[in-house]
Amino acid sequence: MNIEDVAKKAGVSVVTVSRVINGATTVREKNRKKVLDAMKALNYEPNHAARVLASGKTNVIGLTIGHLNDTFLEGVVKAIDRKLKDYGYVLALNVVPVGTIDRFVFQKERVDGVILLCPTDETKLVEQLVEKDIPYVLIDNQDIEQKTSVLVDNIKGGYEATKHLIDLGHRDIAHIAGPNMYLSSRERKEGFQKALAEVHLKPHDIIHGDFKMTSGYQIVSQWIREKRLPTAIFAADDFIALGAMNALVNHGLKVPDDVSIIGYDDQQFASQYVPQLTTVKQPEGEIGEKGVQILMDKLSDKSEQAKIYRLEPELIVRHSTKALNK
Amino acid sequence: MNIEDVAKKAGVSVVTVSRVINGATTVREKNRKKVLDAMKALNYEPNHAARVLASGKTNVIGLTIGHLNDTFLEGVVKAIDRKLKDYGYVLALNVVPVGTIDRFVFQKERVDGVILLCPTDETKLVEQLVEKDIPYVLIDNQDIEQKTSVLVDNIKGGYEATKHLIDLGHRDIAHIAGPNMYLSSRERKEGFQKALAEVHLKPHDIIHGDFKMTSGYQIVSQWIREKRLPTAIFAADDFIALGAMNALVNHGLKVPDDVSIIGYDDQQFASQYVPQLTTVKQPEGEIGEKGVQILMDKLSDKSEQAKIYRLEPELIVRHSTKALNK
DNA sequence: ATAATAAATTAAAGCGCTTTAACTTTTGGA
DNA sequence: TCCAAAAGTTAAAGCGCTTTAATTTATTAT
Repeated sequence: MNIEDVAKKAGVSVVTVSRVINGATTVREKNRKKVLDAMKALNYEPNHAARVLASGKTNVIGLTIGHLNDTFLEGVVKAIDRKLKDYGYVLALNVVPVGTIDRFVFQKERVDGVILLCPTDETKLVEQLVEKDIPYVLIDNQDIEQKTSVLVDNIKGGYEATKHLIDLGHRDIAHIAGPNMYLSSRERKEGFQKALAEVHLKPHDIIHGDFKMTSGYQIVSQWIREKRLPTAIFAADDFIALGAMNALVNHGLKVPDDVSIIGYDDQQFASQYVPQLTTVKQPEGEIGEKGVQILMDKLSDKSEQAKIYRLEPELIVRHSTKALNK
Repeated sequence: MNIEDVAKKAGVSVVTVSRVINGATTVREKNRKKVLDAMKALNYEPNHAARVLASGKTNVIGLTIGHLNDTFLEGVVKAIDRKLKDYGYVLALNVVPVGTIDRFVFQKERVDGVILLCPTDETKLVEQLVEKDIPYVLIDNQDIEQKTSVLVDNIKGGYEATKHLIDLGHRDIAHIAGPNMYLSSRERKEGFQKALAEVHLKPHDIIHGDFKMTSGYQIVSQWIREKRLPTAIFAADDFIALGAMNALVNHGLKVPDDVSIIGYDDQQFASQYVPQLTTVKQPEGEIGEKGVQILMDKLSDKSEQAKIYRLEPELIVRHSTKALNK
């Protein structure tokens, strides 16, 4: 069953049917209704491949992510999907873990544009997109030069987190950073240092972990062993923070009574663990929406200049931080 | 640039080019090489939409999932992607959270088949697939009648978990179950009951949580408050187990010394939390591969009968369970 | 009422590929 | 060497839609 059958049934030409499918305004209301009725009666759906071939448009946007195991990513993806719907687009997710670039499948006839949601190692993907002349946007990405991307101000996030601890009276504050290869790690650390420098404080320590529970656990355990525990810790993400809390409580220490802890990302468990974790939340909804909006702008005006958008994170104070006992 | 340009450059006909693209065997090696060279020289990629339109095949398989925040799902998705590659297919992920069926986008011209990886509420999706005559496979799904699906034997998982606790000498064992709407919840509970019944033990308690940390925390806290803590707990998933451990340690109790805990799913944190969580691991790789294989069979032989495949979970003993102190 | 303009509709071409059927070349057995 | 069968190649049609340009119908100004 095809567009011709619909035209026949509605008593109009094929082109008129195409017009109403594509929302053209030059169709008499009477005919539009006839077509709509015929489509419904025949349970007709336009052939996607044929439309793409004829029009050169797919109405789908590709989204590449590196993994599927993160509340933050999930929030962004859902926001993108929602926003895309408003624009009449459909989302196609493509999972490309680091090192599996061969699974990157987007071509012009598959997608009209691509959103890259990989915090690292995206260079090859971008190269492919440029070569294929597919419009794209980078989200949360490290390599920001010359590219259109939306970022969250991690410096500010690190700064706010640290400032929160300082405001609570802490003077002996440590940072468990993420891997240096991530821009976000470097920036959060920078924010940490900036906040301390402002009040002429020296960091208790800055150690690099790897965004996993175990590094938080090990580092804190070592501090305990060496009897040089800080009074407050800013962890580069919630997983590290969870590991840190786990270590403290296993050594008979209390959070936040003995040590205050603050994380980053507001993972799902952050609000469910006891004590609930104070953290820095990235505006997932805004990130996704802004990404879509930028891409849509690019699609409608190819001359659009490359731009960087920075969004602001938000400090969420819960129960893992408290004023220093003097 | 199109297939004709390639043909011209290679000095053969368009059809010959098409033949080598599609791996036909009836092309002289000399010509095949000429075509391949021309394709490379022109940096040519066949137009996907045109191929789909002409052949009626997409070489893409759709995968619908409900959320993106789960180690188990991630494992299955990756396995599917890998296996699909062997068959020359490409994966398109479609996120359809419960209640957003309007985001379900698969049509015949987009995918050759669909894998449904939603543990619940899939009826409407299946209806659509049947109506559109798109081959599909259900994974880990509750409504198993008449459908082709791959399931993991949750009864056995529940049984093994409970048996492990019994073997360790525990007699006072509780179960924190998942919501009854999930088949997996019901089956894990059934396995729990079966293991106890076998040795003529009565469950200490069976309470329904909701697959979240908080329910584990609350239920265990209540048991403590009521001074009727079991010596061992089988939690229907790792999140519940984590909440339970969190509650115990916050009340000054030790895992596994005071209470043994076993979870389900082997989430990422299970091996990172201290104590490391004893759990039941589902064979993510096998699940994904079996799902793909079944779908491929369906694609090559439409007459294929509907079948249910059951895979076996695996008990992973770590440090959150130990022999009962007499 | 009529010409000029605007609105709505149509016929026909074409998007880039695969497939069928017809044709040509190669191979091997007598 | 010749002929039949096998192997390889080609021309032409068509997949289902959109788009352009041409045509018809409706609307407005005179």
